[in-house]
Amino acid sequence: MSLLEGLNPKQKEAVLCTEGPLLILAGAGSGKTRVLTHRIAYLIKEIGVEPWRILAITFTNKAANEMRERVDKLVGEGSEDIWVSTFHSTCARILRQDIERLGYSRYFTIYDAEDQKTLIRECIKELNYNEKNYPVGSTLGEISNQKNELISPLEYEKINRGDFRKEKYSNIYKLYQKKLESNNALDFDDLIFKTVELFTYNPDLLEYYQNKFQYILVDEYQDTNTAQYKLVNLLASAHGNICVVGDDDQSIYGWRGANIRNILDFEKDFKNAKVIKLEQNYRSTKVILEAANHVIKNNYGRKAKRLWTENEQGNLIELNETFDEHAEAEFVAREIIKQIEDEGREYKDFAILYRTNAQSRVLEEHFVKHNIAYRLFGGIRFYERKEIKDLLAYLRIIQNPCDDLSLKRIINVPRRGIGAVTINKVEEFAAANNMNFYDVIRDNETVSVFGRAATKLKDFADLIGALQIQASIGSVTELIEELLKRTGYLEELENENTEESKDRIENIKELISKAADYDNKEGEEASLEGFLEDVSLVAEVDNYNEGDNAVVLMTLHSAKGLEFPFVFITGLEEGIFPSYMSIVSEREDSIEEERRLCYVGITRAREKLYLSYAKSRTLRGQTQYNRASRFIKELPKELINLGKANKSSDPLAGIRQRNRILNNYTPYESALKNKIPAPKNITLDYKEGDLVKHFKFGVGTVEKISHAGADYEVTVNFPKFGQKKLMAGFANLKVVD
DNA sequence: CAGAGACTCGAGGAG
DNA sequence: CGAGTCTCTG
Repeated sequence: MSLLEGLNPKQKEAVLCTEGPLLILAGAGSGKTRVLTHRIAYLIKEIGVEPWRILAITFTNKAANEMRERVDKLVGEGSEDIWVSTFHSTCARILRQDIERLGYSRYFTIYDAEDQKTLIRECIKELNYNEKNYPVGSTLGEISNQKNELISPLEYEKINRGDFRKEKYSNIYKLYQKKLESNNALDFDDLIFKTVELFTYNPDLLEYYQNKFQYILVDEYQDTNTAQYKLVNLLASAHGNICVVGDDDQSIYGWRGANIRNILDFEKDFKNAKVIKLEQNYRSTKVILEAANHVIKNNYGRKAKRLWTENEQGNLIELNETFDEHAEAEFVAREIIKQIEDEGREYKDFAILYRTNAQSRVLEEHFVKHNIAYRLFGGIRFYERKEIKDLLAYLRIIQNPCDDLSLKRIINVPRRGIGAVTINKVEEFAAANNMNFYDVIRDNETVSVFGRAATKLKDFADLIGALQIQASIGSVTELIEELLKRTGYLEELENENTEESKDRIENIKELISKAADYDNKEGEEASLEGFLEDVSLVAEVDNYNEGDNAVVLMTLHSAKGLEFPFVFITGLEEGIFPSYMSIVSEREDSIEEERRLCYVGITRAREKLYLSYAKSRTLRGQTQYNRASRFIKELPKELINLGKANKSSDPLAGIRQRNRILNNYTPYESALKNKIPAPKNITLDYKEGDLVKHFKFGVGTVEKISHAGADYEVTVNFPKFGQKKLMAGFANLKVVD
């Protein structure tokens, strides 16, 4: 039987166990995609399951596409009927069908993070709250957390009555949701939430999908949040044929609501669940795997497992301490060049991983200097660029005229002499008459209220009207070309004739070519809403192409699921990785999540792993001196080879480095003590006994102030978090009077 | 209404 | 240090 050929016994077992609940604990590099695809093929070819009865859910489009491709090869005809897609696109597809039952139209817009922030800013203003007290970012986080937990605005209000701050959040949440509805828009979290809601209020629909999907597979189960968990449970509860694949050690999305309990408690949730562990790794050398195992064993509450491999021993892990982040980047660049020149390697064999996107800049600089071909992921996504968002806003308003947010974005882009004053007047009028912006300006009678501005507004409404007609008769590509012509958007950029405007024009061309790809791919099925949906739901890494011969630069988070012969993990410093936020976090699990992230990073490497940290690092114009990351100290020294990175600025560095790394295994008394701010004149405006406020811990009493180098160590007692030792230069304590 | 220049303030990861 | 916001002037 060819479908089982080349699988190890555990993998075979996972393919053959088709009925009932199954948890596959798949360690890094243990061939889980292979198991999943063969399992799907086995269901169809051997068990005789109809392809359209299978639902396979992943987190990224890249994973979905890869699975789709491999299944197509194994199954052949009929495989296109299998639903292989991400959580978000699965939900979007279901909602396009039946969301009218929830009072939205099927032409709804999907808002991204930037749109969400704009909308929340509007809400805060409208409620007359101070953005300083309710920062957009944390407000959005609070709302997103509620949605991930399936808590509606009304429930949130009920739960938090009497909590001053949360009552404010509650009002924002309510208004925000109201605005989304009136704009006929959903945010990312709504895609899942609304689908669950749809099923909850419409048992007939739920039953339909329960019957349809007799076999459900979920990838990366450790990253599911409560809403996603609920969705899967609703669909699977009737027949119980649910197969989830995951690795609790790779759970790195707790901050966006992922609940690690979903995988840890699977056996409790589904009675008679079978568990299969895939522990043989086919990816990495023994050294790399050993290092990964050593780091992760410092976490508590894991499912017992230990990865092993038959691969060769391999190179030692190379550890480098550098003077600063420039020396680190320079070292990485030179090492890549050396490997290419001496060992015949290619650019695409290398990946540079870091904790935060801000770290990529210096690396880029040095790569440019050395002419190294690289591909940067993260930072500003293609679809987040200003000119692209502008054009998408046009497309959105054409598709969904209720979308006030998009309309306001482009009503004066390019400039049509419609300013803030006019926009405010129209908005007030619209609110008073319970209308959408576009309704007001497209109607001759209502628009005439606005006197001199009326003509301009009406012209704009007519423009949108004309483009709507174009949308109904032509392809998406033609629509974009027509809109560029009619609005004069491209012309304006051409007249500017700067480096920047040339860049923007290039991006617009790129968008047109993406639209053309979409039109070709979908053929008769192509539609504006389909294109906008695709665009909203692509992730940056989805565009990663193994064939491109370029060094890859990305965050550790983005690297999950990928592998490279050579991996550099940079910025291994206390306060960077693990991050400052995780060190001071009140969440018990947050350092453990950083450690899992480290584990993910290490296990991306096939042949050789480089770790590096800089003694000093300049961030936001301030230089900090951080100690080497605790994760480095968790590695066995016999696996480590000290590198010869540039330490020209300090001739004794070699000796110090050796002493420091090999002998300094003492655990940290307090993580915060590791941070020694740059020498600067610090004056404290508080003294012992004063009340001070910390951004995270709130108000507390200063108990002790002592010198610590150029800084002060301040001991503060916080009612909620207990006693904390903080560095004054870093903690930004404010006096409360 | 639009554009230039001053000013403030921020600590992370992403579909 | 740099993005994003605010203020002032033509």
